[in-house]
Parts: sequence; structure tokens; C-alpha cells
Amino acid sequence: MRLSRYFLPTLKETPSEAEIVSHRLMLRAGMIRQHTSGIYSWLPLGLRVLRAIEQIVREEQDRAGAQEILMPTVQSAELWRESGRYDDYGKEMLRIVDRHERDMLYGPTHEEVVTDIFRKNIQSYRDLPKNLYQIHWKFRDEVRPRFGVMRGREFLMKDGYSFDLDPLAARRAYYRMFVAYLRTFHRLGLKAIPMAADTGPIGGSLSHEFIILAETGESAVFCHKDLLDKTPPQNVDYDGDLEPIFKEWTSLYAATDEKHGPDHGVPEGDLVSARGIEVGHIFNFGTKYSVPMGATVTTQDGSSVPVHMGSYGIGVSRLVGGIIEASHDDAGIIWPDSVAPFQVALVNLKAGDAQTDAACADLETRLAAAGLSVLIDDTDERPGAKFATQDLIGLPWQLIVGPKGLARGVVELKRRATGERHEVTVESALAHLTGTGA
RNA sequence: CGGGGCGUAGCUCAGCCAGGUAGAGCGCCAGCUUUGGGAGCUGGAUGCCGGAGGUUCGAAUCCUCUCGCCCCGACCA
Repeated sequence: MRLSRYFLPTLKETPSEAEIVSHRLMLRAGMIRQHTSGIYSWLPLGLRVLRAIEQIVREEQDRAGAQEILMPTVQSAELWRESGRYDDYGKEMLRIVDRHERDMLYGPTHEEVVTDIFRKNIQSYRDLPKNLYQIHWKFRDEVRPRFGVMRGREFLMKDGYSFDLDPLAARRAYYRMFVAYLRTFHRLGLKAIPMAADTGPIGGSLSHEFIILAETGESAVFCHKDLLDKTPPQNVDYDGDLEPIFKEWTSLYAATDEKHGPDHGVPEGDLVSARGIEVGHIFNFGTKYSVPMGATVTTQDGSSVPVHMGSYGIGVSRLVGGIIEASHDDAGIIWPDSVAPFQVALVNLKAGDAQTDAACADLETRLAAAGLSVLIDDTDERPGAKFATQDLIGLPWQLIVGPKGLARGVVELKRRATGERHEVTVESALAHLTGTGA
């Protein structure tokens, strides 16, 4: 992509509406624009990041045996009356009346819809287990939206739902998602720590929040320091017994502010106190919805039993902000390779100069051929302005090509995360970029 | 939903207290110069001063109402 043609409205100054760093940087880097309180448009650069995160989430869900579906955003109030939540949910639910005076709503979550799909289409224990998920926009009319996309009213969420015959099988489904979440956040370049959680309005018995640590996190969290060094398993057999992995991660102390107490039993020096951002939340809630909504299956002996369910959320749009909170410096964003909107910034320091233009065109072709996404800065800005823009938008690699370097047969390769810069030949730069799989 | 703050150029903001021709910096446009960390000079364009009503000879400025946004708290992926 050529920067001269790309819609990337960057800002030199911070808009006054933005308080926290991720919100400021997302506005300045031209990723989003606010439409109204808590509701945003995604511009090309931001959308690329959103899609990259979505894709990683999708791959890990599929790997763990979940299947993607897509449910409606606008739902009928009827189902919610059936589950009993229509009156419980309160003002957070955006209620709409259609032309026939029927009560509708913009979905804040989808337990009712998915349970309805299940009960109408699955009758036998032989069709279990099932795990269905979607990546979709939700709306919760928060009293006070804030922090940009971290706490918007409209947000993109991965929500998944498991259906099992009995509590034991449901627990195994829970473990599968638990492990899938560990892997997902790891791939996103995040250190996410599962913490025992309250189940809130969704209800149930077993629940964990996945919290990433960032100085600007919304709430205080506490955990054993050994949790910070753990990495999830590389290869997982999702058909195998995942309880050991679950135990390994939950045996160390970890608690959010509300659950933290003096009886944590962690030696003074081992307790980490930090700020956290919730990016995922999983629940096992048994028959809370299947009983009132009649989601049952016939068992082997011919009797009818309600299915045991769980639900599993990941705040996809929130993650964009969360990743920035966890990865930035004074100059701007530092994207992890896995979610970067482009892998390489190819900076032509003197657009219009025949030799640098030719060198950049050649590099662009060869980087693209190697499968790397490249944003080429072909504008006639001054070098200083180009560097500032690149550091702001934070692509993992900057390949800087100027006439002075070319005269000496070199280009400059800069790693955004570390700031390391090396003068290397064109060939060696290419070898490095394509070789690292960047 | 309680408390507070702010709406003036694309962005950041001054002007309001004490009414009298709408401003600055950045950005944008043109030209010249410059060319490795958000350059310099010259010239230029840009505003229903959030909206409606009122007071006044005269309102960005005072009064009333209204809409929007932000912050703190209570609540949440």
C-alpha cells in the first residue's frame, strides 16, 4: 500500500476527548474516529488490526473444536421474556420497537438466541458436545462509556457457547476454552492471567476472567509472580485431558480487586500487585438457560435432560486498545508482529529521486513476493516527519531507504520495539525480513 | 444516575469576568528555500463562536432553555 493514497489521517496533537494512552494513540494514528459517545468508526489502519486479532481468535477457536456461526444483532424480546432476563437486564439493553409495535432489542449478548437455535435443532445426546461461536457487534448502553474502544457501548466480541450432556462433560468443554484462551492471548503478544471471577448477571458456578497487565488498567489485580513467567502449551490435544493444564494455571494465586483478600497465602515477596484489563471471560453456568428455555436432549435410556452450558467471551475491539496499553512508548504504538496492520514500513526518504524510487519499487516487489504486507511511504514529506509518523503507527519493521545510504550500498533496518537500527545491504535486509518470518 | 467541566478554524486553545469590526500556534493551499528525527520565509483560504429564545443601539461575551462531549463516583466485555 502506498501511503500517498492511503486514508491515514494522523494527528500531531492529541484530541481533547482522549484521556488514556491507547485512545490517544488510536486517534492520532488514524485508526478510529468517534461517532458519538462510546461508538466508533474504524478507519483502514485500525480495521486491519481488528481483523488480524479476529483471525487469531478464529483460528484458536476452530482448533479447539468450536464452530463459527453468525447470529442477528437485532433480537426479539420474546426469547428474553422466556429466559426471564428481559426485565432483569435493565437500561444497559438498547430496546427498540418495530413498525408493528413489537418489542425488539439490540443484542448485548446471545445466550437466548443460541439456546433457541440449539433446542430447535438438536434433540439427541448423540449430537453432543457442541460449541458454537460468533465474532459480532454487540451493544450495551453503558452509563458512562470511556477509554475509547476499551469501554465503548458498541463493541466487537467473540462469544462462544458450549452444550454438553452432563456437568463433567461441560467442565471438559470449559477446560478446552480455558486452554484456547491461553493460546489466543499468547499469540496476540499478551500476557493474560486467568483469575477466578464473579459470575455476575450471566450466572453460574465456574468462571474465570482473563486479565492483561498494563499500568493504565481499569482495576487493581493481584497474583503470584510465577504466573508472569508461564507460557501456554505449544501443542494441545483438545481431545485429551486438559485438567492438568487448567490446574497448573489456577493453582497459583490470582485475584481481581473484589476477590482479593488477606488470606491469599502468597509469601510477601511473591505477590505481584498490578493494574489489569479484562479481555476475556468464561463461564460455566450449567442449566441456567436450558431449563427455562427447554433446551433438552434425549439420553441413552430415553429420558429427557436439560443440556449443560457454558459461555466464553473475548473483547475483540477492546483488545485493540488493550494491546496498545501493553505495548507503546512515548513516540507511539509498538505492534506485536502477529497483529500489526502491516509488517514493514518501507520509507522512501526522497520520493522523486530516481535511484531511491527504483530501489523502493524493487524492495516493495520482493517483500510482497515473500508474503509480507508493506506500507510504503512514498510521500514527499521531510525525513523527520516520516520517522515521527512511522514511530506513531508502530509497524514492527522500518526499512529506510535514502540516497545517501544507497550511494554507500546500504539501507537502514529499524526494529520498532527496540529502536535498534542497522545499516545493511539491500540483500541482507531482505534476507533478514523474509527469514524472520516477520 | 449523582457531582464537576467544556462546546470559538481540520487539531490544540486564547478571547467571555468588565458587551463595541473573530484571534494565535499547528495543519491545509501556492511559491521559494530546505532535505536523515514532526524545518524556514512569503502569500492565501478556512468560522451561523453547538442550537433556540431573551436583554441591549449593539451579544462569542449577560440571562433562560436545550443539545452534545469529557472527567470523578456508582456499574460493566
